[in-house]
Order: sequence, then C-alpha cells, then structure tokens
Amino acid sequence: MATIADVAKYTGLSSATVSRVINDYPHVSEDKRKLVHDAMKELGYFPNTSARNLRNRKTNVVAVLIPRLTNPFFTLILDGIERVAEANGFQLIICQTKSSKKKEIDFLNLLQTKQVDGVIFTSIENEWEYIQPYTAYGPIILCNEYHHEATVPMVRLDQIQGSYLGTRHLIEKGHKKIAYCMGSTSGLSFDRRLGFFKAIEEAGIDMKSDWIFRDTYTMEDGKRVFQQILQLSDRPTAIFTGGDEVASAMVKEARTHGLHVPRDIAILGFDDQPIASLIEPELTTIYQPGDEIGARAMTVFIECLNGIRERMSQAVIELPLSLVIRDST
Amino acid sequence: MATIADVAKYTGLSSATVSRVINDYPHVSEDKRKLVHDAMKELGYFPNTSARNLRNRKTNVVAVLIPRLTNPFFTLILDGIERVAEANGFQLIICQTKSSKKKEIDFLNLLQTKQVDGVIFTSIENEWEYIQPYTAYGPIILCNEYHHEATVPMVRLDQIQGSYLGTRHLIEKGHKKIAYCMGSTSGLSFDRRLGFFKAIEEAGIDMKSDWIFRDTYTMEDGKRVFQQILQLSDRPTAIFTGGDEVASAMVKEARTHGLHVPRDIAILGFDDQPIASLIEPELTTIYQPGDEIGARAMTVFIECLNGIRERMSQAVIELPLSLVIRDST
DNA sequence: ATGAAAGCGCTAACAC
DNA sequence: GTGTTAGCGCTTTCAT
Repeated sequence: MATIADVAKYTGLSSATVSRVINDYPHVSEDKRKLVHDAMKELGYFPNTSARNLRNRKTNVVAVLIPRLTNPFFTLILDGIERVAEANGFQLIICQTKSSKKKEIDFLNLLQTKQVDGVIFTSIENEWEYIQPYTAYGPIILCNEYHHEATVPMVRLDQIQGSYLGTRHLIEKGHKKIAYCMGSTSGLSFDRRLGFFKAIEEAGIDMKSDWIFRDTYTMEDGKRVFQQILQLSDRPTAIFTGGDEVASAMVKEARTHGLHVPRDIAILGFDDQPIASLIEPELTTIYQPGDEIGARAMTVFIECLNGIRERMSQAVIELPLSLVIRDST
Repeated sequence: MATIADVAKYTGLSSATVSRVINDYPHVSEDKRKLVHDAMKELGYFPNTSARNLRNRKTNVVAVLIPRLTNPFFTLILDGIERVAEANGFQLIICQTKSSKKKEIDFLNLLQTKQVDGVIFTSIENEWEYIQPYTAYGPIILCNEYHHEATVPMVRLDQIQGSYLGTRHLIEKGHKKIAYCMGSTSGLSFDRRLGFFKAIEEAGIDMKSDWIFRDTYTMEDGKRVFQQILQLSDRPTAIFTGGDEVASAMVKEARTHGLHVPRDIAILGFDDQPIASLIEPELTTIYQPGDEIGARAMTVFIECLNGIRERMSQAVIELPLSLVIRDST
C-alpha cells in the first residue's frame, strides 16, 4: 500500500508538499501539484484515514443511537441525519440500543476512545446524570428527546402540543372515555401525558386508571392492549396510542373482533408513518416530521463541532406537530 | 486526555507493559496488572482508536451499502447484520446510496482509505467490472445480490424459486393475464424475471409487453403503475409486484377505484413486511428472511477477514424463499 | 516479567 | 514555494 513517503520519493518532493497537495493547500506551484496528482494515480495512493484522524484529532464520524432499526419513525430520523451528514462529509456509525441502558452506555465508549467526534441520541434510556459525564468528550445532541437537566442542545418536537391537539380532537368528536397508551417513562412520554391530561382536564372529563397502558411500542403490544381493553367492564370509546404501529395493530384487531372503527371505537395514531394512509380505515394521527428533526439535529451537531454553538449548555429547538385527520376517529 | 505514556509514568512502568495490560496479554504479573488498571481508572484513560487502528492496520468497522434507509426490507437486513456485528465487536458505517452509481463508488473510497475493513453490499448499482478492482482492498460481500462474474462471496435468496412460487400460485388461481412489475436491472431482478417466465411458459400463457412495468420501487410507483394498468384496453387480472410497498399502494388504489381485491384484480406482494398483514385484504406475498440473510452475510464477512474463507473467489450461499398465502390473490 | 525504541502514515511548525 | 523534523498514541520486536 502506497504511503505519502512513496509519493514523495516518486516525485522527488518532500512529504510535506505532497500533504499540501492532498489537502488542497495554497502556496504550491501548479506544476508540482500536477506532478503529485499524477504520482498518486500512478502509485494507487490513498491517504490513510487512521493516520489522519490520529494527527488531526478528529474522525468526521458521528455515532447515532437508535433504539430499533426496524422502527420506521427512527429510520426517518436517521434519514434526515444522514442527509445533512453526507452533505458535510460526515460518516454515521449506527448504534442500536434495543432500549438497553447498558448498551447505551457501552456505545458512549466510542466517544471516549475518540472513535467518533460526537453522539446523537434519538432516544435516551438512562437517567441524565449517567450521560452527563460524557459531554466532556465531545458534542452530544438529543434528537426527539428532552431532559430538563440536560446541559446540551436538544432538537425536539412539541409533544405537549401534539398530544393536546390529538386529544382535543377526540373530545370534540364527543368521546368522554379515552384510553391512553404510553411508552417509556422518558421526557417525551412525560410531555405527551401532559398534553393529554391538559385536554382531558380542560374538558372536565374523568379518567380511570384502568384506561392507562404502559410499555406499548410494537404491533404485538397494540394487539395485546386492545384485547385487554375489550375485557374492561367500563370500556373506553376512543384510544390515544403512542404510535402508528400500535394504532394499526389495534385497528386490525378491532376488525377481527367485528368492531367498526371509528363507530364502535376510535383510534388515534402518532407519527404519520406511510402505513397510516395505507390501512382501512386510514389513521387519524399526529404528524411528526422525523426527517426534519434529524436533519436539524445534525446541523446543530456540526455547529457545536465548529464552535459556532455552545455545546455544553442547554438549548431547546422545538418544531411543531400537526394533526392529520383521516378516518379512524 | 490521558495517554498510555501518562499511565506508564503514573505507575512507574513502561508503556509496553501498560499496552500488554490493555490488551490482556499474558506474562504480566498480577500486581502490576492491578496497578495499571487502577491508574487507568484514576487518570480517566481510554485507548485512542485512531492510534490503534493505525498500528494494527484494521478498524473493526464495516461499511454497509444500502439504497434507502426508509425501506423496511433493507432495514431488516441491516438489523441482521447489526446483530452479528455487535456480537463480534464490529461497528457499522451506514452508506445510503439512494440507488446512485456515483455514490456507490464514492463509498468504496472508505475501503481504499482504510476507514473500514470491508464492505457489505445490500444492493448493487454499478456493473461488476467497476466494483471488482476494490476487492483488492478488503473483503466485499454481496448480500441479497448476485452477479455472475462477481468473484466474492454472495449471500442471497433464491429469487428464481420465489418468483416461480408466486407466479405458479397466481396461475393456479386461474389467472392467465398477469402484469409484471420489476425494479432495476440487477441480477436479483433478472432472476425474479427468470422465475416468473418459467412459470408463465410452463403454463403456456401469453405475455404482453404492455403488462411489464419497470422501475417500480415505492408506494408512489405502485399508485402510478396501477393507474396505468387501469388504462389498458386488455387489462390483466393479476399483478406480480416487486415488493409489499408497491403491492400495498396498489391494493389501496384498487379500493379507491371501487375495485375488489382479489375478485376484480389479484395482487401479489414480495418481502412479507409487517404491513402485509396489516392492510385489508392482507397481502399474499413471498417471505424473504431479511434478517437471516444479513446475519449470514456478516458472518461470512468475518470469516473472510479471519482468513477462514476465501474472499476473492466466487461463493454462493442461498437461502430459500417461501410463499405466504393470505387474501389478496 | 519488563523495558527501550522503532515505526504505523500523516500534518504542521519552523526554517530557508 | 519547498523541505526538515517532531510528534499524534499505540504496538511490537528485541533485549535483559
């Protein structure tokens, strides 16, 4: 494998000059520049990234923490991140946490060993106090997440407003018994609940603890929870879900049980994934601009890296959510 | 940032001994080992990955080329690759080609600059002759792809058998006019067509060139092509699609036009994505074990890296496809 | 069992 | 405009 020294020897120049040519520095005469380019081609030379990274103390690689690759909403975010990353010469290392606290921490090791310049969290499993120490090693951006105590930039969607909008919509449709499905206990979930209960309380509606369901993420969860709802003596007439996958499975399960959506039971999705407009009836849902949020997070990351933006103090960038009314409510 | 030299100085040992401890080498006394470990913790030392990579001439990073992150089938493959990668201490760099020949080649630059140890293609845009030269720089594995001339390991699904199975099924259902949607002109598409026409010819059925549609990948494509099909004077009674996304959109579009699936028109999917069993009617489709194929490809990659497997000669590993009969045919 | 030292390939002062 | 040289942080002979 040809090195910079080989090119230097071949051209009769010094490695410094070759390096200047590689990095497009000025103050190199045109003929030498051409000489070097020709030699590089001739020798099949390519600069060694590890050597460069070692010298430059940077890698142009970002770690993206994502709970599940097979969750379309997160791949949408990833797509947005990728778009900006590629436009700015950054590579992405994919870190699937599978919602494991331990894995999340393990991946932060990439920061300490300088394998990546920084980290973008698209979800966060550990308490902030466990993450905080790692901010010393490089920019950490929260994307689609929020922690009150976090002292880093956060790009998020206004979950309070989004769930408030959706719940208001259900209430306006005349529903008074609304089941609520939540995911984890993250800040995001917390906010959604805030918006939900804000609408509920404004309308002076009663809420039963039986109507609250935890840990609903997947289609399987949706099916399971829907069956539980059917068992209820006092059955809700509408369901607020935490995602279109869950909602889709519920619509499906309702149909299986001969129930009409939305007449017998209304179901509200979240995300507005492609599937939302593909099933029958189409899902009323909350549109989350996943790619925009991802793109924005990566932009903020680059700003931090370039020192244009303060990376170790809290900053919240919030994008709005919107209600998409279709046929399931 | 603490370096190995700092740890050496702090413990009064040499950097060589510290290195031995870091790498769990034998021939280090227990007390020194403990001494070093304590010092590393005390100083907040972490080995620098770039330096290690430079020395060791390897990165433990693999580039995965994928056309679109938002395509669920490819993220399924990615999930399988990730599972094996993480179990073996490899990181994945994500390379979204967006089906661009140029980007595909650009990403191969990661191999030449030694930023990755090798590359896994989950789809391939360029002719093999353009890829071939890069095999000199490290293992290249084809996953879900096939090229006759390719001199590398290929992990693939038996597309001929899969599309044959699906087409046979349509024929057995009594269909004699079957539209065929294809994607690119890759080896994979080629094989699918082989299987399709094998079944068609066996049954002695006529095929019209009007019934063949190219470049159908997305839901939008599905909608567009379905509308074209409706315009046809001699309209097919069944459609063989290249993926569940396309098929789902077609089912949806059929419904929009007041057509009953499968009575008025039968639609066959491909992949068996989650959506297939979520829409109404549920899709009959060809199940493709995406995660298995991904996992297998990563396993083969590691074998190549370890020299257990020949990396520069053709080897084909083929997994079977199966027909999942539901309600759309 | 431990240490000295060379060198992986590159960049950036600093000289001229 | 070009060259000399000293590292970046780590691993690995080769001594002892």
